[in-house]
Amino acid sequence: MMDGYAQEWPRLTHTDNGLAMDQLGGDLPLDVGFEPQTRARSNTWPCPRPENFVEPTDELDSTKASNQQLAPGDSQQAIQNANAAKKNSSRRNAWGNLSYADLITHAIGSATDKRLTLSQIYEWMVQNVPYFKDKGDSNSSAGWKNSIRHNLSLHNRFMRVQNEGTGKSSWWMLNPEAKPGKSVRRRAASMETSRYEKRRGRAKKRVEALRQAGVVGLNDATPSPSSSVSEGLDHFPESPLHSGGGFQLSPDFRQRASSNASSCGRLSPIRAQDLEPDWGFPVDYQNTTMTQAHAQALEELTGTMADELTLCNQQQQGSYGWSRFSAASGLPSQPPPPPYQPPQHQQAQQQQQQQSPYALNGPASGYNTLQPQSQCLLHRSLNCSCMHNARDGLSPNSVTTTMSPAYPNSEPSSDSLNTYSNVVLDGPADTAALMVQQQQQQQQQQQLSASLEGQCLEVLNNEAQPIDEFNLENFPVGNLECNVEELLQQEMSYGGLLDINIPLATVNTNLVNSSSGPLSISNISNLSNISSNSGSSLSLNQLQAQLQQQQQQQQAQQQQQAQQQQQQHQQHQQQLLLNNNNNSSSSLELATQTATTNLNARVQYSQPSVVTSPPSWVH
DNA sequence: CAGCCTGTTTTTTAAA
DNA sequence: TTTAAAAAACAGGCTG
Repeated sequence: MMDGYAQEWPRLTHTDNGLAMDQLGGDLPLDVGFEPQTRARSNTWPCPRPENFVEPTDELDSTKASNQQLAPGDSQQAIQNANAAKKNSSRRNAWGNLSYADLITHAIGSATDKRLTLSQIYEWMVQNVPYFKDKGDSNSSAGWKNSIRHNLSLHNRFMRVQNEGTGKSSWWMLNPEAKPGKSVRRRAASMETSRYEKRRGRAKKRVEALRQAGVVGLNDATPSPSSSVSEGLDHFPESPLHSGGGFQLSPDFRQRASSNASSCGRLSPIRAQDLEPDWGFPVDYQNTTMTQAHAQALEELTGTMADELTLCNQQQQGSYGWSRFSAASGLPSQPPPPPYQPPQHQQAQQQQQQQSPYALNGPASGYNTLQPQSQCLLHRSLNCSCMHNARDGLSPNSVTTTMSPAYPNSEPSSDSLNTYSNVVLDGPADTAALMVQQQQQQQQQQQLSASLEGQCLEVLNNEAQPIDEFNLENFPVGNLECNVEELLQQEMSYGGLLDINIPLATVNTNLVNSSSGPLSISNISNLSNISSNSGSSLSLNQLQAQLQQQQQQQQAQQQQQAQQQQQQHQQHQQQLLLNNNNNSSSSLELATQTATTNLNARVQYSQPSVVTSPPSWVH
């Protein structure tokens, strides 16, 4: 209830960077002619634009404009922004020209972790948006907080990520696959989804009833908050345990999940072992170097392949982690986000905060941070209190190297799509064959990976089957990525029989050091630690040795292959030079550059690619 | 168990 | 017609 909803225009105050405030406050002078406005409850925003309003000439949406406006840059940029602000002399909302969604975008973008909880978003609003500064109390905040929540749920550009800690609210992150421009609404567009929701709800209730009645067969003797049967099934909608055979939801529709952290939100994609630098710039949906043609080609490609990328990807995924671009949208995706830093850590960070393109209100923002040197494995924070450094048995969900395969119907994992981006983005015409070849290879590898996972599950589900029956001959080790850790955790949780506690340090070490891909052999070997499968340790050791041997062979082959490809490519370049003497040097240079990049993208799959320069608007 | 928080969805309203 | 703000209903989980 918004108390009659008489809204006031905020009286702008001067801040350190002034400009940001001016921008947030819109384009009006700081104090002249800025009388508080009252509006009737029925008078909803946005406000009418004044007569002298000049429509921006570019076609970019408000997000870019917001980013540019909000980024505190050098004085020249500031003047330009100020001029632009004068031109666009409108205040579409009481706090400025930004929509709620834009504000949320900036809030999340300003977090070093690129993720915030709902309460942290609230906090950011109060701290950084003058309009909300005096509206943080429970009485006056209900309305806009409701709108914040509404926007988070509504817009595709935001995605909810399950918080690692139980009882905590979800993380909200920017969806790198969100299409720029259009803000797709997530609504149940068809009756099927509604029916599905109802059936799902009924099924869940029935399961709960059965559980309480002690029905044999569900194996839920030790239910955990995060592994209820119904939710567990939701994690693997393709699982044969689903009797219904898979409901297909609209890709844009997100299930009406239970609201808390124990709900079936997506798992955190943040990788503990990713130690890539914090680029210090946010997602900018428009400032991408990819051309429209590239984006279109990319989208076509991913459209045909996305469905196949459910279980595993090839090596790039493990080594790139969050790659630089989103294949689906052509957007630069986020590097693995560093942790959210609560305000108490601000003191050592204020200087850097002022550099933040998202610092709407000068140093008030507490969500930028230095990259610590000794960090929590999970949160990469010096002061992280989660004790993940010391713990061996970290929850697998919190350190999974890939997104769970559980959400094919929700937003796809960026990883699964990004695999191709490094090749395709720069892909000239002569890379088509390579793309096809890679596609075929990937399909094969996926089949193999799926097969291995299937065998894993089969063995684990059937205690009578000896582990020696793994058909290892068929598996080129270096090409496999099997998230055994999560897989086992999920699978075991169904039965509630096992409590796997895989040492995190071992897992991380193997994931990082495995130069031929993230297949965590030690994960398999760690199965020997599982008490209930104690008899299988010997064969697992043999298995490990065998795998390692194959892995080494694979590495040697790959190196050879890479060298050959490089030689061929150089020859090709020379040929191009000879054949295109009449062409302009610039286009040739471009083609060479792209081809080189293309080649490197294929060859250096085990090394994280480095973006050498941030987008042009980053200062 | 009430109250609060979180999350989803729908409806209303008005500007563009 | 589209878009966004505002409001509200509703549900599930957590906490005192």
